Amino acid sequence: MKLTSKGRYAVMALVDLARFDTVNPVSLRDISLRQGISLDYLEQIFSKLKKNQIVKSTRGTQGGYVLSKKPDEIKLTNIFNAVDEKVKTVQCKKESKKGCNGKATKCVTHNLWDELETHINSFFEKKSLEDLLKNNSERIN
Amino acid sequence: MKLTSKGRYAVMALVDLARFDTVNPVSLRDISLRQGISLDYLEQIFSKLKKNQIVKSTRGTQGGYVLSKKPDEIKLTNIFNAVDEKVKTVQCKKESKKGCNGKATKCVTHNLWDELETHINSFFEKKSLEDLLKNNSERIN
DNA sequence: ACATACCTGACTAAAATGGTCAAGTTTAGA
DNA sequence: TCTAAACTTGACCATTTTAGTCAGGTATGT
Repeated sequence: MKLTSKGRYAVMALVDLARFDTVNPVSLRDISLRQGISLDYLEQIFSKLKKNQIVKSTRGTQGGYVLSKKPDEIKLTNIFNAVDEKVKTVQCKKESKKGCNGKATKCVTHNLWDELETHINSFFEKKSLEDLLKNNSERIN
Repeated sequence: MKLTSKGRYAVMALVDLARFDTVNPVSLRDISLRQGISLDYLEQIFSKLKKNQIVKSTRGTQGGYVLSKKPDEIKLTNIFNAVDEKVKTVQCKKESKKGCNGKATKCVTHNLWDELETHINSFFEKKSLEDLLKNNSERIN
């Protein structure tokens, strides 16, 4: 299972973006400075966020990024999927048409991971950017 | 967050163990053959399971491992903790007594990860080995 | 005594992570 | 029109983690 800082950075950056300015584009340089995330790394992340229609970009001077939906329409699942943070548990080695590990049946843990995945995903599907904004409205960074 | 095959192997091996013989010790060699897990790797895993009082060992010929508790008393949390599969989300860099990333306040995602961690742990705390045994009673491996 | 099975620790190849670096293209504004 | 700010793309890389292997033990039932 993966759930690393790329996903965390993505969330941090989007919260920053949403809070800082809802109308004018916000530059990655500003986000980089405020959140302490490498600019180059942010660019990779936002490239993916853009492909997944989570943000829109404006080029040129005074350019930057804006959310492409309202914060309550952006679920955390969307964000994690966008940056390839697949909430996927370890897979059994799939051997052709057989079960796990080349055996005839599914391995004993197969259903377990499926269940867990569903469980975690449901958590992320309920949470939106909006929720995080409310939760942190008193903070500066 | 970590949740990799070491934890999965531990669960597979324990289910195998529990189902195969509840009285006599089961050798790692047998588990290794039945589950297709490297013997050397199993030994590492069982060493940790033993330290955490999840299994008991008997040495010598006809030796092996037995569960040290009843299957319904062994929760998945116990297993994952034992093999160092800490269900821990990515941490913010902790700077001395300050907040995350050297700032004065907690970062916006801080609470989120805490919440997620609790959510996942509660899933694993509810699930016991017994549950897995029941779920897979019709299977062979 | 000897085979079986547990026990321990060092080691390692491959993959993932968390970035950096370089070389653009686009566009607002002077 | 020129230029700097800002987005865009893709290659590259050091470090860490993962998923083991290998080599040597030690203990014990028969």
